[in-house]
Amino acid sequence: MRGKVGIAMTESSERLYCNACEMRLNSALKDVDTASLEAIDTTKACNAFKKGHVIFEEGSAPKGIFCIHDGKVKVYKTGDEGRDQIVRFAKAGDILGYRSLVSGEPYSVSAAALEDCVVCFIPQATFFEVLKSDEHFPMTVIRLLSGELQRAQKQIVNLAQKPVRERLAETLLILREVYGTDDGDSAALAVKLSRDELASVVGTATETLVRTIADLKRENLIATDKKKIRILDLEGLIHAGNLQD
Amino acid sequence: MRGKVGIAMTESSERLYCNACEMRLNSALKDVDTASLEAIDTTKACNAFKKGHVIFEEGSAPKGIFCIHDGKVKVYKTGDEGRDQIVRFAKAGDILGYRSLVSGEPYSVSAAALEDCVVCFIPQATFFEVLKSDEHFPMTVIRLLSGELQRAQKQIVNLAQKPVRERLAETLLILREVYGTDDGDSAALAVKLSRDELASVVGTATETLVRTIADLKRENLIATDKKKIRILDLEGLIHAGNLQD
DNA sequence: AGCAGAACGTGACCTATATCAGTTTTCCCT
DNA sequence: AGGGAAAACTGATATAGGTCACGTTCTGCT
Repeated sequence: MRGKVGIAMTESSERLYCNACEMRLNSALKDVDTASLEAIDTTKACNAFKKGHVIFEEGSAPKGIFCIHDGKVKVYKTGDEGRDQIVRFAKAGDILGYRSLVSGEPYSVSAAALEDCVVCFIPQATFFEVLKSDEHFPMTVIRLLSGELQRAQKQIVNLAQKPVRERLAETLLILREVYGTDDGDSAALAVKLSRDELASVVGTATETLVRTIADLKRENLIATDKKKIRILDLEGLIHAGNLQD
Repeated sequence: MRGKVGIAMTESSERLYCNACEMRLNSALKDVDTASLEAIDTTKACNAFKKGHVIFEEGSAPKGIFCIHDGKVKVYKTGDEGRDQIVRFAKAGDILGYRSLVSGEPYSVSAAALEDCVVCFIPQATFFEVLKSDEHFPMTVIRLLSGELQRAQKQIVNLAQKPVRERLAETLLILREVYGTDDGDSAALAVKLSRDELASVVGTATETLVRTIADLKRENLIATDKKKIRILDLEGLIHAGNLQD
């Protein structure tokens, strides 16, 4: 909704080869056969996106899938009153936009760069070709969707039943899980989100989010410096999130 | 959580043949090839479940998938304090439990009969066999998951951003969409849910749900008689749900 | 049919969170 | 570096919806 829409693409089409791509090893394209990999390499396009720029937008027609080569991405849905709700975080190796492609409908979510990114675009035709020719790829897609669905359903229960404080604690732990921590400071989350963005993950008003962060700081569970968040007491945060399992 | 757990299976193993099954035509197994259909027929088991009985339960290990032959089923997740959250409604022709099967994890949701049901059980081995041998089945599964994910993400936004009144209005419209209306009374929803169940779809307390239903009745948008709900003013209900699209 | 337990409904109250308004801090941009 | 806009924070207040308590109406049994 906000964000710099429009000329989303930026800079050069750098030449990246999937074969040589270190990212591919822990990605959805890990097990793809050589023929498919070649098909992808010859048809794909790699683009750089500046922080804040929209990669694709809810309501528009999908033309292919996106594979994140580098950088962090938020996937979000815009509600009726224009408020965004972040539904997923993606990182290097993740693929985006395949859900809408397989259903043949307009994107039901948007994606935007949380920091400067390099994202490869694989056209629709190639995607479906690989889906048909590669033995393992359909199952990979099934597993990806399955994982996302499970997480979404858990989030539904959290939103319906847990208070903001618990949802925030869990969100911080998830961010740590997904994006990890800084080199040299294992307490510091590697993502930097605005309070607005954090609020739209947790599903609350920005003011409430700010206050709840202040609470966690007061209890010495976390510390913040600008957008940097450090987890001081992991156990305590797990407890604050009611996550003893 | 409640519900009559335990001896879930009931009555006979009626003999049903997929080939002859009218339900199959609008089901996930519509396009499955004859060989696969035969594999299913020879390995499946059909069971009757009484209203309220649990078909499978969150946390237990999946052994196969379930195909609803007849009846209505709720799929729900139990929160930390034991409150259920309904995440999906299923009906004849729908398959259940495949998500956990493909991820190889325990069920992340439970399923229970909303009315007397007949449900066929297709063992794991057969499911994976069909997934491998049938040309179209993997894509069917991808589409099913994709649809569920899309609905789940929409629900996330609704829970985070919409008030109870709007969520209830939308829920009633969805129930109408999914289960249709009574023969001979096109205003009357064909499902009957308890107030508790309705509350755990909408994601609110039972008392709030009851009051909000009373509001909609007062405005002549709906009428109720016990568990029967009649939609008196479709347009009005769409409006109450903020769903003009 | 009649009874017990469950489901439903309603009132009174409370609290978590939203909203509004204003100040301070941070982030950019030239 | 400095000025303007956006983001972050804080306080005051409003309110949707949760909780508790209770009466009433169903429903399923024996």
